[in-house]
Amino acid sequence: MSIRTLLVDDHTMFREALRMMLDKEPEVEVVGELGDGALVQDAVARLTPDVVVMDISMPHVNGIEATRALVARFPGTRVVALSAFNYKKFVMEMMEAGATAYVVKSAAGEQLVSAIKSAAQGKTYLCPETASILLEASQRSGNNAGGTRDNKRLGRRETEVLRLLAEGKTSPQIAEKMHIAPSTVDVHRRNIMNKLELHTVAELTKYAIRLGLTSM
Amino acid sequence: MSIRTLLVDDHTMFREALRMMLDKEPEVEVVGELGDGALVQDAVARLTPDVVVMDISMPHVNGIEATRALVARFPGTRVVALSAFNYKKFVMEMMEAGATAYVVKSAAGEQLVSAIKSAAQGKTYLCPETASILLEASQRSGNNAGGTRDNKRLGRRETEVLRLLAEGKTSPQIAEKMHIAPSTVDVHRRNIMNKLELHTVAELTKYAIRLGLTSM
DNA sequence: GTGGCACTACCGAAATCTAGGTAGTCATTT
DNA sequence: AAATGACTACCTAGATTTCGGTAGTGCCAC
Repeated sequence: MSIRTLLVDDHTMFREALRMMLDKEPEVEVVGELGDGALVQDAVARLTPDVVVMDISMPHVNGIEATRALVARFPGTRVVALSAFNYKKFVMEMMEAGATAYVVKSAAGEQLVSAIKSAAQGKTYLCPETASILLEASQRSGNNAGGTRDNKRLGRRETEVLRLLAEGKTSPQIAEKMHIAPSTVDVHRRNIMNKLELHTVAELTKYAIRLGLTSM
Repeated sequence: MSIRTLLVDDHTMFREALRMMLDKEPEVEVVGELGDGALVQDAVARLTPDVVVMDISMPHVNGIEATRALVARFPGTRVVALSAFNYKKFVMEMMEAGATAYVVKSAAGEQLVSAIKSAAQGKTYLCPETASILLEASQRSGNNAGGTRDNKRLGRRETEVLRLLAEGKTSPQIAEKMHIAPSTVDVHRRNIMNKLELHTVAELTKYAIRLGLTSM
């Protein structure tokens, strides 16, 4: 029996091409496509897929939050995270959110098929590139065995500040837009930097982009 | 007779999936794939494609520079620009560099096929999303008919400063790394901002990312 | 109902950034 | 030979950012 699969990615061309690739796999049946994380819940309720292939970077609702909400409501549905970025932080966050597999887009298409098959059986799967990143990272941190990441989630207002920051706004501009004091914006900035362990606007901008918070 | 096509994109999975999609088109024949802009010249000399489908964001050599060099050496080869981003600046630079068509990845796969066919005949093609961005932009600028963009290219050192900036380095750190005075770094920063008409680190970071200057 | 957490806000200090100026060297182009 | 442009470097000045502290409010959970 074939694995019912739902594709979620905001790049239509990629999604369509991926579907054609997966259609050649007899064990995989693509039951639907989505271009936005906000609609995943409804689609899963309607289509009852076994596996959801989820891009991380998406407008409106990013793949991490979409996965967290999805797994909470449909624990039997497995999520394969698909990302352009091979970053430890993303892998950690996505797996913590409830994903079963992680594959980067620079990997071969075959990797995705393997990931879908593994995930359908509830088995964790990491593509080789991702596995080696995690290995390197854990070797570097060395002594820091066990829980490495604080990985605190950002609050609602913090997320908004981060988004505006990545849009190129200054603190005063953000304060005006959010109707709060500039000093408050600065506190948010500081808390964001501490939580994410990123200390420059450039790095925060990249983080926001990877998450799809800003459209570039 | 089919259109000999070369695919250049650093996301292997996307490239493979795209190839399967294009293989279904009888008029298109994919004669090769590349994951890096640096190797395009050799590949074109060897494979003599009619059309090169080129991603803009790539490591090592970005799509704009690769296109410029390619068209200068092989004027008969048409380039279809394929980008995740629907930005006026990118469209302008890519067309100025010698591309014949521009398609965004969020468009339908069909758009790419149309673009390849048009480009093979030397006809310019813009996907609807891109066309409407250009239209909006020209309507907004209005009176500024003719040449809108200064669009000065960045120098060698300026590009390096931009790259390090997007990596999250501060001016003193950049100065040390480049073995120049911090004041010089500041001049470079200022010139970059003036040339690109971008005035915050966040925007510069995005620009650098779109160009593939930094790997995120 | 107390503790934790997000959100709000202000003070202060040091570092950095943005923006303006001038100016010399070097290579390429005209 | 002169001009252009890239690269180098310093000066000033004001704005912004980073990082430290304190502190009140409201909400949710234990």
